[in-house]
Amino acid sequence: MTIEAPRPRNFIEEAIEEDGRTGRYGGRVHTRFPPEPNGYLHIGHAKSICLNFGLAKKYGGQCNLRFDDTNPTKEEVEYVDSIMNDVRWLGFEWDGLYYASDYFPQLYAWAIQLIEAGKAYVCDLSADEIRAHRGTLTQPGKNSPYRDRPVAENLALFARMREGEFSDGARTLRAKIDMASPNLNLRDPVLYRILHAEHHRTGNAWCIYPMYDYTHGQSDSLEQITHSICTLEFENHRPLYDWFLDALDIYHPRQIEFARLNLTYTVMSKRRLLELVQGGFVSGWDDPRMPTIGGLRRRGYTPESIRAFCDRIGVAKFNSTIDVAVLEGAVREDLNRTAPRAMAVLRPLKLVIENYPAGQVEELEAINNPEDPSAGVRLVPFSRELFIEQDDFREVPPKKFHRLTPGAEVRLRAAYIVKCTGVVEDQSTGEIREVRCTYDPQTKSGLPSADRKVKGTIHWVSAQHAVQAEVRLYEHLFSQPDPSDVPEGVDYKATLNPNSLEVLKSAQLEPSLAHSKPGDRFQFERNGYFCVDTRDSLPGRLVFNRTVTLRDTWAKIEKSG
RNA sequence: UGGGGAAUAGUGUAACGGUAGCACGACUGACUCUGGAUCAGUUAGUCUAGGUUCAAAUCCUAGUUCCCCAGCCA
Repeated sequence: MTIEAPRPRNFIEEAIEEDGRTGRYGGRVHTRFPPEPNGYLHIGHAKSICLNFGLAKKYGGQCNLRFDDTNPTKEEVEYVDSIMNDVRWLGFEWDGLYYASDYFPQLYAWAIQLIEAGKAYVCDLSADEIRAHRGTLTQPGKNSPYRDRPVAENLALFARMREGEFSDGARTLRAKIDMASPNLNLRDPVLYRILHAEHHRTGNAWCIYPMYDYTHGQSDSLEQITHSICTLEFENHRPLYDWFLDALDIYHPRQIEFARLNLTYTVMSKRRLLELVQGGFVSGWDDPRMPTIGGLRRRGYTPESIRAFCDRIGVAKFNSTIDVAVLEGAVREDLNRTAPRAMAVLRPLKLVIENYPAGQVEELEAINNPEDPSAGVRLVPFSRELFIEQDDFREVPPKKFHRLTPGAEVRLRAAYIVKCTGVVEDQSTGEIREVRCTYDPQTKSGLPSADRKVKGTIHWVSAQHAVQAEVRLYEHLFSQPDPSDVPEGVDYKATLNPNSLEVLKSAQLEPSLAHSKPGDRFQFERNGYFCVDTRDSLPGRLVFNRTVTLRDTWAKIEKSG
């Protein structure tokens, strides 16, 4: 075992290192990420993925990808494909690729072994009857009348179940443990149920399917997993996980539970995510507002930023909710380093430079990324008529407003200092149609004489060269940190944020952006990070998604003032 | 009501009987041709009550609060 870090970073690493010291698994570390292929991966899964693959990497071990596909009625290959794609996109490659369904024959043989050992029996009770016999949290259950069936009869019946002689739900195979156990999972849990359903991998080879509890530990065992890491709700299942392995007397991995991820302003359960998609509250599983890996990817998040996020939030057993600002901070940090800058005017306002020669065009040099000198420079066309951001002009400026306002000077990014001389208003509506200004030729960016101090710098785009594009601005999907925090009888969907998507149809971009490709990421200076949409953007009809805004000190000042 | 877990700044997460630290946020200030970034600084915490100890977030006792479990889902 290789220990790279001076000390364990969390209780799971502590456990692993303890096992390393005691030689419990011969110094091996082998984890696995075991999704059920019944939905798309989300940021919560990313935490588990980073944990499992990260542990294997840190300790020089291995990590498998295993599909927990024991319920044919819910699982589909489409999900298998998307899950593999998402794991790879996050930057991980599995050592072994397995399916629980690969183990059906072995699981079946083990079931016979348990029957022969008198530790499992075929039960004829219906689902309702089993429930009635189970007892309650405070009262013990009652034994099934079929509990003491002779071994030979159990064997024969189980074989007939497998042969398809019985209808769905007619019988089950159950473990014979303890109907009085305070842990309900130990009250003779069902091992196999009859399901005449086609499985995405095994087709119609089986009509009985093993349950999760009966499958998971043995699958871990077969793969020689050392540490089987799962979420807190499986803590109550650990005694059963251990029971099967002991009863079968096979290699015994260690199950360790940690708290699943919760994020503010969103929901994470598959059920709710599905509801948002099916109810049309979002455009699909990869809607950029969704916390799915696909949604985050389309939104412009980088794998690096998601990994940094998972690293930052830690691993513990406390049921916590992470502020989504941590996720946003992680992507800002990454994109600040890597995203090329560009100028884009989201809500255009015409600015006319009265003393700039009509027809003249200058190609001005602009820095691509101040954080990365190797990113170089590009040329941006400048002319008499520009677009600036509506927010960057105020006829009556509020306090501390550092932008364009009548009589004031402002620097045009990478260009000249201009002075506002007035506005042209629409005669009938009084709306500002354009802002007029003059420029100072001595202040061209780069000239020694350009160093004059001005209050602010704003971005711009030459009107005649601008590329028009659609820009989609996203905000949190829900309007309150905890969408579930609603009065009795009110659905969480009532807290959906009505402004989570704003579409700007006529943003004006600098021409260098014209040939950007789907997935390309940029920082639109002073606005935020944006990426070309991978679904709807077309050459000549570009669509950009806002990944996240820049930190906006002015917005805070304005809000508090 | 039975069982299983968990409680440390606003949010997360360390400290393993010996200085309560880190990240994010918030707030100051510096710097800046992005009100970005960066830099410097400030703020703020051991669930409660007892006990053991020279010394307790840590050990003991009793409470409080929160989460999970009664699928032939995973």
